[in-house]
Order: sequence, then structure tokens, then C-alpha cells
Amino acid sequence: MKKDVTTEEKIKEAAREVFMAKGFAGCSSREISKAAGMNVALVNYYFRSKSQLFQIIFQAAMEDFVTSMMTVFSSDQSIENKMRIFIEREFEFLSKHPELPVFIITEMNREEGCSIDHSCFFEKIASSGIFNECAQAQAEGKMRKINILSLTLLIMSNCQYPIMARNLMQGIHGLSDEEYSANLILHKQNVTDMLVTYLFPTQTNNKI
Amino acid sequence: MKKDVTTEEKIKEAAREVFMAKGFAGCSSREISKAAGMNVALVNYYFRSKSQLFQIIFQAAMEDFVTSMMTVFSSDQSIENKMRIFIEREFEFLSKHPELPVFIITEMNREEGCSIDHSCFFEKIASSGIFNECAQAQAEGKMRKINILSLTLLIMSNCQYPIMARNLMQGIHGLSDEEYSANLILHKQNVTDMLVTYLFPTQTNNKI
DNA sequence: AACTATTTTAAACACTTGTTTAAAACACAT
DNA sequence: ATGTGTTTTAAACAAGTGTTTAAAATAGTT
Repeated sequence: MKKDVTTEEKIKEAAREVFMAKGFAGCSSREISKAAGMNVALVNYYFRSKSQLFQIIFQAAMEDFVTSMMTVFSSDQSIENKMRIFIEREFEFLSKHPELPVFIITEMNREEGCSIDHSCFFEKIASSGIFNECAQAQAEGKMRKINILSLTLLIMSNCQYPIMARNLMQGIHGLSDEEYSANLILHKQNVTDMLVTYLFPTQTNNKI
Repeated sequence: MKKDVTTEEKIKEAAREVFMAKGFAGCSSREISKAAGMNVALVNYYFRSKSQLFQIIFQAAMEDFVTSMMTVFSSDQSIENKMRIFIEREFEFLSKHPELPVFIITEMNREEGCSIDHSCFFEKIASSGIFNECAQAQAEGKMRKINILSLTLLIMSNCQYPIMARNLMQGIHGLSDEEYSANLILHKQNVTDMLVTYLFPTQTNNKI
């Protein structure tokens, strides 16, 4: 047979789109199969059930998520520069995949949802050596002493929330898509300034 | 008839719990009616449909959300103190209603979802005079000059995300409920320090 | 007690859900 | 062309969905 895009991948692609947009509970098997342009039964022929298909999609989404971090952490830069580049990349990445954070958070909260071990993601990030690098910088007084969770939260909060809450913010502030996108660029700069100033309090950074 | 808790309220209470925990798509009418301890038909007898019931619950949730802000903004405090108190209160409020932010954001993203006018919430907040107060403080050089959206985002991001992403963060960092709660208190302090230092850059605040 | 209006229920409606079955279409070797 | 294994489909399955209907239970009035 041989095709440029195999059926299995067509399903995965469609499932990813539909799951991300509507969540596990918000869509049906038929909706996915229709998006993939085929019969319902095929979805269960390749993946045993809707749940199993979902697990695969979710796992891949988490993978993407972490991978996007790794490229920066593993780079040959000062820790402050890594921070700047990471924020830059995170805004760029999330602008391309805006549903990803809400998707992951929502499905993590689902009771029957993904029962995979998530600590592997932590280990993957840890293997980049970024945490050791932080500890060293903190010991040398180059970096503010906060624990890893707080550090993670500070970065994730300020990068992800502005993307996640887009519709809410546009609704509240009455902004068009273009206006919000423009403001997002300004906000990214504010976030970078704030985080770098807070985390790396040097004489230069403390200037107003 | 007269009862201590009217049927209508029993439904609303049950609906709020179930909707918040599972979302609109994630639950059924029967599930709500069962949680309220009554027949399915009663839900549609008091509220015409599942959608209409949802709209009411969602509207009330947004109301709660905004009201929790107003009490602080309207208080008689310096703007820097308002900020500190607001963060304190927001962490406290969200710890009691952890599903609220994800619920609002998720349902704002739903296509068929709540088509209400959200600008009224902005006006409600604006009526507290907080925005004018900010503008004045900025004009006097007491506060960093950033636009309202960016200000909103900075605060909301750092207050809401740590609650929203609780399960994700616990999973990644391998933390128990108690551990995370404890860390949340530390993080709240970090967030307060960071935001106040960034937004009100005075000589005292700039100290490490 | 008998009538009326409201509140609650069981049952049914038509439709969608996830999943399975059995037959059809297809590819490919001989 | 025939046979074989894989891929795809239409059809059906039982269970669950939102909603409606008509009857039962209840409350309130006379």
C-alpha cells in the first residue's frame, strides 16, 4: 500500500486537534473519525478505545511541552540568558499551541484521566542540569534563593497564563485578537524584566 | 410549602459543584439531579435546560470572582498595600475555590459556551476607581508605567496559576497535598515581593 | 371534604455515545 | 485469476444523553 500519510497518523493528528480544542469529555469518537475523514470503527481498529487514543495524545503533548524547554536548558548560555531565551521561546511556542496548557491542566484534574507517572518529566528536565546550575548560581549569590517549585511556578505562571486566559482577558478588556496579540508582546517584555530583576538582583538589574 | 433550603437552590448548589468539578461537557443532567437528590425532570422544570442552568451557574461564578476583588479595591489603603492585601486575599479565596479559574477559562473557550457580555465585569472593577488610582500613581512616578492589561495579567498569572496547576505541579515535582500547600505559602510571599518590587520600584523595595 | 394550583415523579421520547461484528474493498503474492 | 492477509466500511449493539409528557403527590383555599 504505502501512503504519504498513514491512516494511523491521520487519526492521531485529528485526535490531537479535536482533543486539544474540546477536551476528552467534550468530543466524540465520531467527531474525531470525521475530522480524520474516515469511519468510526477505524479509530478503534488502530487504537483500542477512545481512552487509549487519548492517553497517547496526552503523553505526546506532555512530551512536546517538556522538549520545548529542554532545547533552551541544554544550550551553552549564562543562566540569566537562558531565562531570557526561555521566556522568549515559551511565548513563541505557546502562541503556536495555545490550547496546550489548559488541555494539560484540565486533563490532569480529571479523575479517570491520565494515570501515567509524571515524575519522568521532572527527571528529564533535571537531566539537563538546569537545577544544579541554579543551585550553583544561588550558592554564588548570583541568583535569588528560592526553591525549585517556586521558580517553576514563577516562570510557568507568567508565560502560560497570558495565553490560557486569552479569551477571558479579551472579553473583560474588550480587545480584538490583533490587539491582544500586540499587547502580548509588550507583556512578554514586562515579564522578562520582572523575572530577571527578581531572580538575578544585580546593581544593573535593580535600576528603574 | 416553605423549606429551609428551597429545591431551586438545592439544584443550583449541586449544579455548581458538579459543573465546577467536571465542566459542562463532563457531566450529565442526571448526575446533577442525583447530586441534588431528586428526579431529572425537576432540573428542567426549574431551569429550562442544562445550558440555561449552566449559564446561571457560570454567571454567578464570575460574579463571585469579581466581588472577591472589589472588597480590596474599594478599601481605604495605599495602592501598594492594596496590592499586598489583594494577593493575600486572592490566594486565600482561590484556595477555597480552586476549580474556579480553570472552570472560567475552560468554559470561556467553549464555542457554544457562555455568550454573555463580559465587559460588565470590567466596568464593575473600574467603578472601584482602582484604575484611576493606578494612573495617578503612575503619573506621580510612584508606580511603574505599564498598561492595565499587563497589570491584570501579572497579578492574575501569579495568583491563579499556582492554584490551577496544582495537580500538574504535584505530579511533576512529586509533592503531597500538604507539601504543596506549605510551598504555596512560601510562593505567595515570593510573588508578593516580586510584584511589589517590580510595580513600586522605590529605594527600599529595590533592596535584595 | 372537594377543588385548584403547584411540585415531584416515573416513563418515554428521539438521539448520541463508545464499541463490536460481519461483510466488503483492497493489496499482493503466486 | 485465485487465494491470503490487511484495511476499511456499514450496520448494529446496549447504554447514556437532554428533554418532554402525563400522571401522581403535595400544599393551599374554600
